[in-house]
Amino acid sequence: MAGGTEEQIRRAAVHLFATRGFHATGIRQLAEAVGINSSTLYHYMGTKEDLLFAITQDSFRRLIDAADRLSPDLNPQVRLCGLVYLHVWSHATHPEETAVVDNELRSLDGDRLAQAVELRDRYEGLWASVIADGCASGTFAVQDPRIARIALLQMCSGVAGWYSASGKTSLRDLTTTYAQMALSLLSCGRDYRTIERLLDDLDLQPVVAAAWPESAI
Amino acid sequence: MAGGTEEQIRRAAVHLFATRGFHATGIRQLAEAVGINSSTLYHYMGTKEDLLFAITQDSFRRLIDAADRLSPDLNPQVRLCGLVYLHVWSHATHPEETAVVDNELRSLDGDRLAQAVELRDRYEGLWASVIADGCASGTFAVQDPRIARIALLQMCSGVAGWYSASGKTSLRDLTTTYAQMALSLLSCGRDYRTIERLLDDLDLQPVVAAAWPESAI
DNA sequence: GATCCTCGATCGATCGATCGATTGGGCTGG
DNA sequence: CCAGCCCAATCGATCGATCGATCGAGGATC
Repeated sequence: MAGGTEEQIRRAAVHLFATRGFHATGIRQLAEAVGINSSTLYHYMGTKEDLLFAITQDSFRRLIDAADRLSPDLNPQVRLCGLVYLHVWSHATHPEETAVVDNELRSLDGDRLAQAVELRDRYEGLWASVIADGCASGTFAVQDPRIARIALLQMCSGVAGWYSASGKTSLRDLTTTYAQMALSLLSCGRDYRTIERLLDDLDLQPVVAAAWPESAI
Repeated sequence: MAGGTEEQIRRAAVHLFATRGFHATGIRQLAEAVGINSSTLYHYMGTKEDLLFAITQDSFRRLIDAADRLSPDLNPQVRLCGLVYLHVWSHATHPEETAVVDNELRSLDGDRLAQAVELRDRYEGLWASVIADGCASGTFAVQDPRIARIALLQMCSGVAGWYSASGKTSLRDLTTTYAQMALSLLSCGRDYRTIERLLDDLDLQPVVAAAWPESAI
């Protein structure tokens, strides 16, 4: 349960960056959260910004790895549900990490910001192609595919800000509800039970377990 | 065009808080943006946090004032389109101000955070009642009204982060597109032209002009 | 002369980061 | 077995820089 010091620092940083913000988090505050001297921090890490960069890179890569595992043979409707599932699942189970990625990218300097943006663009490209495929095949119908993509991603990312696993909504209900809303937004409404079955058949648990191994308890 | 010094400070603060973040914005940086000494700032304002608080309060009040002007006699479908219009319009025309409100509330201390949260809750309550009315009358059909409300607000707020008036999407197209997506998400899909006409008939320009007088050029 | 406005100087506090000193467990050569 | 050594790990002290904020000394305007 304890984990190495390096991992403790990482966890504390994710928590503090997510709740207070990167610039509002002091190096001493971080050290105190871990229970070590602020000097000792630098034995395990580089600069504070190195830490932020590592967090964002890891988070992005895991999400992209998971999304890349979705078979391109599936029809757009199913692929979109898969993307929504993975996005919502990751934001619900790792709310602080994803919040840091979504809100603190601007604290990175030029080079690293560019690297992060490149990963983000790659990820959003997966969404764009699914939506484009669906529009081409007549499964989806939207006024502007680009705006629809932005709206969908924004709405799914919001999960990190409010969802609590201790609430009355289960992770299964959450992901299904968002998948249903996403399809509806694309003028491709489906019955709730239908989507529930669709996601069951997709069976993304292996994908999730591969991309977030520490969550497979 | 110039405006008083106080207003220049306000504008510069909105810009810096939105782009760099509240904690990443220094008092000297703010003064430099205005073209005055950092000491002179304090002749026009209180603390840096006073400034942030004033910005958030003003922004919230204007949005609530506008939303309150929507007649409660209208049916849920029209009222929802009105809420979407005002929300998207304000986020598209005042992206920095709304971004500060959406992202920097956590930088307020206890008392002021509570006041801001109270206003936010009041505003979101307007959305909640419209959605509830629509669900009760059968106009809307969603699995979870609360989640739908959160998703809609999140998706509409995202406009502040990407929309550019110089792009190919007009403000009119933008608001109509979002209203259509919102209705679709609520299983109440309508034709694009229908929503366009609906918003034209609503004619929210007077509402907008009353809540954001400086935009009425 | 009184009021408004501005600025340089400066306050104490805190920032991120580095330094040298110390500790202690583990490895090596004999 | 043990003396000698190494090195990861930790900490107190401190670096220069910057933070938000204050003060009093001047102009400027009426």
